[in-house]
Amino acid sequence: MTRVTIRHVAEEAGYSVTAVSRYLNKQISLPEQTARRIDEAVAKLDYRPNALARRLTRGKSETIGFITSDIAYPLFAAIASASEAEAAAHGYSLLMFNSRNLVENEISFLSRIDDLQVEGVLLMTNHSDHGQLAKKINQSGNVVLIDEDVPDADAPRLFADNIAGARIATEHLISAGHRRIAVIAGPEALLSSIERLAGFREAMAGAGISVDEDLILAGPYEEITGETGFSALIDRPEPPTAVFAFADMLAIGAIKMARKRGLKIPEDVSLISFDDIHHAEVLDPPLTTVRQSPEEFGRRGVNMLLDLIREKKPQQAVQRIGVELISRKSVCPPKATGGAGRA
Amino acid sequence: MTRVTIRHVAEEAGYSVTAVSRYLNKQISLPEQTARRIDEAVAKLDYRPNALARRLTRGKSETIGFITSDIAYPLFAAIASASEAEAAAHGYSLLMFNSRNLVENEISFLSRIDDLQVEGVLLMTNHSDHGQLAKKINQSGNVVLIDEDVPDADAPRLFADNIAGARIATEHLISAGHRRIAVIAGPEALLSSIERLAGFREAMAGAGISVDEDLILAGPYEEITGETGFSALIDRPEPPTAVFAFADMLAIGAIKMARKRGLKIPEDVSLISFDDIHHAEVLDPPLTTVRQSPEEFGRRGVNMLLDLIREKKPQQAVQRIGVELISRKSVCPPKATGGAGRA
DNA sequence: GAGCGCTAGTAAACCGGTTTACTATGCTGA
DNA sequence: TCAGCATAGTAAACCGGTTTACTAGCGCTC
Repeated sequence: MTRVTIRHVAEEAGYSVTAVSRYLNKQISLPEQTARRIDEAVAKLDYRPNALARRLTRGKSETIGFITSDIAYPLFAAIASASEAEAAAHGYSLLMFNSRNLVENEISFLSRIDDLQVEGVLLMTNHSDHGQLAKKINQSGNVVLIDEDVPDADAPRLFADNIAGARIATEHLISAGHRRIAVIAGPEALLSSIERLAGFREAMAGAGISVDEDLILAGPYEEITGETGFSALIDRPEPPTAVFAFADMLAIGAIKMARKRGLKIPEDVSLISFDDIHHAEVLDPPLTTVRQSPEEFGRRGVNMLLDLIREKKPQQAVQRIGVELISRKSVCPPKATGGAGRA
Repeated sequence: MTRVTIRHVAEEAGYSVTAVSRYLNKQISLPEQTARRIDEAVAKLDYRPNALARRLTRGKSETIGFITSDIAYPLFAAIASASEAEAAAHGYSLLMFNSRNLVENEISFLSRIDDLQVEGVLLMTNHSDHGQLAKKINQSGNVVLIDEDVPDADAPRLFADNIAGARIATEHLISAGHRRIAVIAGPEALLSSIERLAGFREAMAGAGISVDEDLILAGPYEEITGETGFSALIDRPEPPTAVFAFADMLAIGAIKMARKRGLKIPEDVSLISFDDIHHAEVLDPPLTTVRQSPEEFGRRGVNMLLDLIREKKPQQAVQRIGVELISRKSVCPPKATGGAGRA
């Protein structure tokens, strides 16, 4: 059974290929009888245009790429879901790619813009760049940066309002009575980490509390960073009464370590973080965290990319997504003794 | 800046398009000098073959489709991640599609096999089919069914060993001393639900315990089913001492409801489930659950599909993935009183 | 009765590759 | 000396659509 092509349809209907093509693409209006004959031929032969051929002639793949370090990470999965929905609403498909957090993988995937496999890419990087990634983005074009920045890249950006989010989180801890507040940050060169740290400092300064630099730790956005970071903080001569983790993944690591060391959250140490991944609510304890909406990341990100693809018009360079404190049970006033005991 | 095509390369190198194409595809071996001239032309012009054109001539898109109800669901996100990795290792990309659990969406996505957008599809359906989906699968071909069945579909299948898994889970509860064991099942017509129920009954029968049919509830695999189901069970005149939820999502709903009703898990009611999604460990309580490996689903599923695409050889019809009990803290012996109190 | 515009189409080029079938040349062994 | 066979390529068809540019025929107007 060989494939049915537009030529078969044309023959069956008794018209030219051109007529069939243009009619099916609604670029021509034909008398009723002709239209019916074509429709009938299409139905009879069960004709489906070859998407590959159409893409070639149109020069468009109607596909956008979606790069994360790993889609299994809950925040990214949620953004992917929202992005796919929005893309589908515009007739686009989403091609998924996991970079395993390696620049070379990101760069190699971006080449799919060059060979027209995808019309553009939503890029969520998760590490710092030494210029190669930015260079590749600039030469390929049609990239929207989501969640994290790539310095020097000439691309529209969509970030959370990290400064405000961190400020709110910090103020929440302060208003619960905390003064010795520790931070488990993400990678030092990453925008989210830099901005959240700035928000943290702002809030501390605003409350007239001096920041103890020894209580600021940083590392990759992985559970293990939360585990080791939390452990190190607790082992300090003067441990913090509260910890601000810059991502739920870090908070989860902290929770695991607290459990291992026999510490109770929030009774012994309060914990607040950033993201509000699905299930943050059913963790032990239910996590107080700053929500950044994955739906909005997906929806707005896709629209920014589609604008870029279609109109080539310069976008507003940076857009921000609002954040919101979700208060649950991982924060309470500090113990009277003023610090967590050692386990 | 117009695109560089193979014709430009041919001209620059001073050879025919045929020579360049065949050389670049390693279908011909050329003298060193010729090869160098072509390589230099490619490098000089920064030539990248148009993927769309290559796909058209080859008739292959080197893309496979991945359909779930929603990739934001942790198990699916994990399978997607593993699938993408395996597909990439074979030079394939993954096109993501969320069906929102609607047959018509699944069917419409499957048409992308017909128009050659994708070479095949990994389908994780999550509802029963009244024949239309099976029909579509049979006419499109190149579909591998993962996790759930579509009866009458002529496709290779990859399922968890649901019966064994449910048996292990049930035996675990029984050996902890439970006799009144309730079930919160998935949709009644779904394979996973049917088989897990069978495994449950097997284990109960094996221990000589009669099953109280009133303690078996069913509903969609969503948190809300877990919530309402758990609530209904607790309100029984003789409530169960343990609940077996057929998915972690259901267990999470149960946990939420238990919390709402002031019941402690496992002290008041033990809870066991199926999946072992990421973070099951940091839930409150850490969930005892039957693990079905998402990595294996992804890896084996992709390979089954690739075999199907490439060799058209009949696959072994059904393959099973091993399961494993992950014992954490949501199960303990029943209270001496013999049942959960009402809240 | 020439010119214009509209309807209902069509032929052929094109998108950018791949592939089939073929040629010209030189070398080897009988 | 010449058949036979590599070697080193090439022209042209093809994949299956889309698009450009064009025509034939008709009615209307001036």
